[in-house]
Order: sequence, then C-alpha cells, then structure tokens
Amino acid sequence: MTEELPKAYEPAEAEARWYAFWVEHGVFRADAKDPRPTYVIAMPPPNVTGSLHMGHALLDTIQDVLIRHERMHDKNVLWQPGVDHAGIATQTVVERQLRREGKTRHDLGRDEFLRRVWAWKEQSGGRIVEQMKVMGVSADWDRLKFTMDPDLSRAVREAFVRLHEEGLIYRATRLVNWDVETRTVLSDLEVDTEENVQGELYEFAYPVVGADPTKGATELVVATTRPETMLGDTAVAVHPDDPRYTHLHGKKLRHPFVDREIPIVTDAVLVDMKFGTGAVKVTPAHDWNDFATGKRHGLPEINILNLDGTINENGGEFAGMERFQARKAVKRKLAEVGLERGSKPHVMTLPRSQRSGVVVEPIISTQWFVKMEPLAQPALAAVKDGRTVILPEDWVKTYDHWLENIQDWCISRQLWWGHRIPAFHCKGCAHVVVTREDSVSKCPKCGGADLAQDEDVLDTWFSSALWPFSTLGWPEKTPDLARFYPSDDMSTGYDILFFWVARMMMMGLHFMGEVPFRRVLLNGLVVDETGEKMSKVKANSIDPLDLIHGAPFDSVVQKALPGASVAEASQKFKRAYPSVAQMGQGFPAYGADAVRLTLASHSPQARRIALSPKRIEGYRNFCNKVYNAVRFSLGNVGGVTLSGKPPAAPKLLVNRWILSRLGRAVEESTAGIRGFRLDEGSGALYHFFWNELCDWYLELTKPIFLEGSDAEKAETRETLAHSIETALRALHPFVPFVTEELWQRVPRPASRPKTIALAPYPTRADGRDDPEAEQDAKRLMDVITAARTIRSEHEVHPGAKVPLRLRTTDAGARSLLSAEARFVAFLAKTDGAPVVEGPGERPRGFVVSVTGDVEVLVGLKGLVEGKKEAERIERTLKKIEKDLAGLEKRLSDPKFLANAPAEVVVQAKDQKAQLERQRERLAEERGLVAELDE
RNA sequence: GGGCGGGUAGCUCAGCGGUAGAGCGCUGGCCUUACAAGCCGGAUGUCGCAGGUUCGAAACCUGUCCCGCCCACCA
Repeated sequence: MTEELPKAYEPAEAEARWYAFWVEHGVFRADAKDPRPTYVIAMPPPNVTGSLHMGHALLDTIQDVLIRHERMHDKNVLWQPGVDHAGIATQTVVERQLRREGKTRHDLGRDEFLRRVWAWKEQSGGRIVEQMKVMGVSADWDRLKFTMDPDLSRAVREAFVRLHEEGLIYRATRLVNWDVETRTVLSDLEVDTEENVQGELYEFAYPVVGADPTKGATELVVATTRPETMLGDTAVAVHPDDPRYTHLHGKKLRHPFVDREIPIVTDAVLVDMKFGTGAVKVTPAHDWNDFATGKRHGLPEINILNLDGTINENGGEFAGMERFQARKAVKRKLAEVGLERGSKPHVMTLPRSQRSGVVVEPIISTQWFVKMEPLAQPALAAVKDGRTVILPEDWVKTYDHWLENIQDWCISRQLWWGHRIPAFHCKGCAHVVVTREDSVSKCPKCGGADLAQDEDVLDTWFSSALWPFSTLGWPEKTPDLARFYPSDDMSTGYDILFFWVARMMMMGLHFMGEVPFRRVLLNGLVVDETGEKMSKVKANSIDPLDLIHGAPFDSVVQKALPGASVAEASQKFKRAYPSVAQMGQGFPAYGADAVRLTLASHSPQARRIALSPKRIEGYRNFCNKVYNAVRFSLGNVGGVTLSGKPPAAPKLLVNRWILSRLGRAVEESTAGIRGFRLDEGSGALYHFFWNELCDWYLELTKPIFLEGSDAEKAETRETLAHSIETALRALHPFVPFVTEELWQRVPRPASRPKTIALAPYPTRADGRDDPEAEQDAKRLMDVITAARTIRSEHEVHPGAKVPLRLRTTDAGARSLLSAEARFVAFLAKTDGAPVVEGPGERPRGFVVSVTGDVEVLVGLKGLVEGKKEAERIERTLKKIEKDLAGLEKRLSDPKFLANAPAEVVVQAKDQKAQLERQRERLAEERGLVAELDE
C-alpha cells in the first residue's frame, strides 16, 4: 500500500497528467443547455505581449479557486478564457523587435507589419495559454477568444456604429495628449504624471508695443516651464484686478521671434496674481488651461509641433528642431536679445506616456470621442443600488469619484495594430460615413466614388469594454448570451478599475440593459519580497513557471534582466528577494499547487502582495504534508466502504472531535471563498489539516489501530477515511493537482464522479457538530501538552517513559481522563497508564503543571534539578501574578460588572479562579522543590 | 490641492470593541515505523505618536508624524 508511494510528493509529473485528464473528460466545459444554475466569470484577457507574470498567476489562482469551488457546488460553470490584442502595447513590442533588425514599421508598410504582429500574436498567445494550463486554470478552452477574432471585431464595429448613431460617438478637433515617440494620441488614463520633478520656472519679457516709458513699464515679464511654447503664444493674460498691470490693459506685445503682435488680455480664471509674475503667456494649442483661455477670448490656436515632436514651420527659425533642443535654443536667443529675466527652481509634475515613457505634448488634433456622461450615470447608479457590488468596498468611492468627473474618452489611435475605425472619408466632399459594411462605394452626400477608410484604429480598451458580452456572441441573440450574461464575478487588479471595469459597466448597461457582473473583486499588485513593484529595472520579475517547474538562479535572473551580466542581474535579484540567499543554486520545482496556495493565502484586500519564495516553500511543505497524511491513512483504511455521509454515531471521543472540527473547517472555507477572503478560506483548511488532523487526530488514531478493539478500529477507519476524502474535496479548489492525485487512491463513496473536480464540495453536514467533544478533546490535549512541556523543560529523552498522575476535584474531568487514559499514555509516553485521582498528598519526585482544573504530575525522579525547577516556578508565578492583578482590577470595578456582557464577566471569573488554583499549586510546589535533588 | 490605503513579534502580514495571532526566522530536544519538505517544546510585541469616547481600545473619534498609491490644468 504505502510502498507504492514515494516518501515525498513530486508535483511535476502528477500535474501534467491530471490536467490532461480533466481536459480529456471535458470537465471545464460549459453548456448553455445545462439546466443547473450558472456561475460565470469572464477572464480578464491577458495581453499578447509576451508571457505571463506573477500578477497573472494571482488572477488565475483567485478565479480558478472561485470557479472550481462553484463547479463543485453543482453549478453550470463558465469560465470564459481569452487573450487581448493590446493595441499599443503589442505594437510597441513588435516595433522594438524590428528596431533590432534596423527597421521601422514604415519600412515594412502596414500590411507587412500587421503580418508580423499576427505572427507574434500566435506565438505569444500560445505560450500564454500553455502557462495558464500549467497553473491549473480550469477555463473552457473550447471557447477561447481573441479580441480581434472576426466575431469580436464584428461586435466592436456594431458597438461603434450604434454609439455613433446615438450621438455618443463623435469626431472633434480639440486638445489631446500626444505621444511623440509612438506618434499617437493617448487617452487621459494612458498618461502618467511624474511627481516632484525638479524643473525651473523661466522668466522672460515681452516688449509692449508703443509703450511710453514715462507711463510705467515697457515690458511684461512672464514665467514658464516650457519656454519653447512661446513660439505658439497668442496672448499674455493678467488678472483684471492686478494693480501692477492696469496700465497695460488693451495693449499689445511684440513677439520677438515671429512676426506677430499678441494682445494682453485680462482673465481671472487663468491668472493667480500671487504666482510667478502674475502675467501668464497663453499658448492655446499646447496647454490645457491656455486652450480654454483661448476659447474664452477668441484667440488663434497656433500649432508649433510636428507629430514627431519637432518644431514645425510656425516656429520660424526654430523649425525642424527637436522640442527640447528648441527649448534650449529659445532660451539662448532670448538671452541674446536681452529679454531673459532669470529663472527659479520649480518643483512640478510631468505628464508621461504610460507606454513609451516620453513627456506627453498637448496638441490640437481631430479625433474620435465617446461622450461619457450619459454612459456614466447608469454605471454609477448600478453600484449605488447594489446591482453590482465592488469588493473591497473602499474602491467604491474611487469608482464614484472617477465617474462623476469623467471626461469624454478619446478612442482613436494613430496605430496600425487594432480594430480599424469603421468610418470612410469621402475625398470629394470630406463627408464621413460610419458603417457596418467593409467598404463604401459611393458617397451618400456628393455621390463621389472615392472613399477611403479612416486610417486610425480604436483604443484597445474599446473592445475590452465589450468583453463580457462580445465573447458570448453579441450582437446575435445567442443561447450563450441569454444563459451566461451577466456574469457573476469580475476578478481583476485594482489598477484597471477605470481602464476596464468602469467601461465594461458602462457598455454592458448600455448595450445589454443589465450590469455585466454582479460583483467586482479587486486584488492588489504582486510585488517582490521587499515590496517593490516588479520591473526590468529592478530585475525582480519572476516567471511563475520557474517556480512551478524549478529553475537555476542563473537562468531566473537572466530572464529578470535580459542582456545584463549574470553577476549584475543576480545581485539585483537577491536584493529583491532576500530569502533566496539561503536557498542554494535555484528554485526547486514547487509545483503549481504550492504557488497557488501561496497566492491564495494573501489577503486580497492588501494593495501589495509581496511574493516570498520562502513562503512558497512553506506551502510546498503543506502539499507534502497532505500527501504523507494520505499515505499514512491508506495504510490503515483498507477495505473501508464510505457512504458519503459522516459515520452515523461514533463512540470514540477522538472521532467525534475530528468530525466536529471537519464540519467547521469546510464551512469556513466556503465562507472565505464566497466572501472573497481566500486567505481565510485556505487558512482554515491549512490549520485544520495540519494542526488538527495531522498533529492530533492521526497521532490519536495510532493507539487505536495498534491496540483498540475491532469495533473501535472499524469506527476509526471509517472516520479517518471519511475525513481524508472530505478534506481533499475541501482543499481541491486551492490545490487541484495533489488533491486529485490522492483522491483517486483514497476510499470514496460509490456515488462519486470520476474526478474530484466534479465531486460535491463539502459542507457542514459532512461533519458532525459536537461541542461537547470539542471541549473534552481540548481538555485532553491540554493535559498531554502540559505533560510534554514538563518533559521537554526537564530534558527527558523523548523516548523515555515517565510516570504520570492526573489530579482533579472535577468528577467529570476524572471520568474523561480515565476513559481516554490510553491516549494520554501514548502521546505523552507514560510509564503504564496514567493514574487519575482526586487531589491528595504530593508524591515525591513529581513535577506539577496545572492546566484548567487538572493538575498534571510527571514523575521525574533522578532527572530534575531543583534549582532549575525553582527558577521555572518563580518565572511562572511572576506571570500569574501579573495576569491576576489585571483580572482583579477588572473584576473589582463595579462599572465593569454592570456594563460588560455576562459571558465576558464569567470568562474573567473562570480565568481568575484558574490562575488562583495554579498559584496555589505552584506555591506548594516551591516548598517541595528542595527535595528534588535528593 | 483633493482622495485612498498603510505604520502590530527580527521579516512579511492577519486581527478591527473584551487584556495580542500566523508563516518564515530564532531557540532547546528528537531520524518516535506518514512526512527531517518532519515531530515535540520554548522565547519574542509601551499594536507610529498625542489626546478623546467607553466599564474596557491595537480596533471607534480627533489631531499629528512617517510611508505608499490614485486623481487634479496652477503658468
């Protein structure tokens, strides 16, 4: 029996074997015709930008636990898998590859470039799916979707056209965020602000046209952090109430470099008198405030930038310069012409492109926008009235705030990789046709035949926003859509709450008339062991596969910091993961179960989840513990037939106890999983399995199997087999592989299906509530622990047997301890059965410990040093005195007695009585210690 | 400038009204026939600081100091 199983669990082979088994038996399939209640999760589709990282492993774990748990609750479960084309991100990856070949996308042309991206997509997408399978992801792979599949592309086009028809998508010319590196417009969300940048506030003067030196200043000094934008200045604004500048109202300024006079305008909105010089240069085409100011005053908008960030022909002599060169050149020239007026250091924030990292330039451009306000209102309402619940709920405020202040969404991108905008421009009359058709042959306005499709593609999040229903066949009214929309849980990182979750809410409500999911579960970011975000710079990224399959550190760090020397990468890596210092040459193959359990054990409401290899090791050990516990059990439960119900009426305390604990543990597991507290759910099972089932129950069964009666053995066999089978089912969502591997070998009821993945999830009814047994078992264990402590403190060899006497005035306790004496004898290694008796004369050579109302006396003749014992007693007494003082203070306070709940008072009284008893015994003990050395 | 989160054992964190918990680390003893990836013991905390509410606060309130995120157009 046990011989066939090796001593340690080897995950690698078992995991691959069982995954194939599940797929082969269609365990993960969902069917719209299946009448059982549904449970649906639409997987956040990973980007096809490479391979998965630990953040994906976390998402995979959370969702797979939820999915497997509900599947075992007999639900018709759909986990909709997919991958995302990730427009700008993927295009950037492929462009970077091209650059290594010395080419740009323009060298290839649009069609050839797209062929390259598609090839990359195949490669990356395939790898991602394989990685998910290794993690144990139990999604319905037959339904795998890609955001640019023909059916999803059709959904995108349909959504665009409908929103356009409804007036919710429009084309407009306005100030937008421009990324000069990728040469595309970005939405507000794709711009990150870099804070606390040390910059300068540069001051220069504009000469006043026709100024009379006798009547005040002849120049107006302005301050700016971007001097080159002065090439596009079309006004300078002062505050209308600023006495310094009253004499200049209505005057004009001469632009020193371009042939232009610009007006001095008064504007109380733009100008803060206390800041800078109180005069603000106005560049409507390149600044958000100035743009608005320009509109208020009807100022011209002069664009000075080319799309690549160089100065255009409006920049006069500076034309052709790169923007930061131009900044220097402008400053130099201003100094030359005597208009420079100094500069001050200035702390500012810089807008940077999330993708390319370069400073974003506001420019005026014609783009497509989605009108958000009408879409945002229903999304706000749905969370307010609870149709969708966001967990952890502190995110609700953030969600509300964003939607309440939402700006229109710029959805066009000047990229090649993505969904082409379904609009056609007539070359004859410039009319724009938005259509579901692939082409337009005739302009409906002028009749011209020369129409070309819009060159731009859609923001990748536009298609993502449709994901919960586009994957189910929308706009067709498919059975899948009817059955599986809305989904139950949307589990994703909080970092894409706005990018994705809020937009799915809006689109789902708009197109389906119903929320896309009942709950949003937001998890934190996986960071390294020291709490730092994973990045190439820090060389602290870990490929989940390296943890699962094992990998030498040399290759791990090379992956973390490609191109660097092993020594350099290794140094950085070890700084990020201090615990690997004591780990030899590499990660062992922890297995997917260990990685999953580690990720599940972190509180999902933490914003950062610090990945610790040492911790994974701990959970790997747990998997091994489970394996060995089953291995042991298999040696004892041969021939048992299980009914699927807990043993009818167990007589032995230990069996009653473990069944009671079992029921509670599985109940806590379900509560944890359903309440999005996977840490609590997995923790309850971990604690139950290791600290109760293994540390106590399995040990307690040994004396029974060794010398119990046949009836006792039969009862225990059944209880043990039932507990193991049930515990494996409870653990399965967290550690699917090891549980399947073991469950297949363990006795189980005939009614069970062919895989644990389809077996019923245990409930409290799989246990047997027995508070009395729990109380008695606790007393028993406390006595055993007390005896062990004495042994250990007095350095009794673990193998040695000692006489033991248990004394108590409580008749109930006496009868309990007598009945269970053999367990005490076995686990505390006593010399013969312990003597259970009432209080009496203290026997010589015994050492006492008091637990509850039981005195535990261990005979240590010849082993005890009186001095040491005296020290122990003094130490213990001191602690007791301290605790007692606190308790007495509370119990003598009439306000406490009057106000505290009865149970709290009773508890305090019990505790006090117990401590007093202990004090009494120990005081007595102190007097006798001297004898010990005799 | 607003908002959010955090500061608990050496480390990472859980607890969120009844006098402190886990894992790892540390430490003493054990190869006890499921597991040394193990077993049996042990030590360790003015729960950021200051006030307040309460019979009682790590938990609730106020202020304060650090740290981290998010949002925002101060030139």
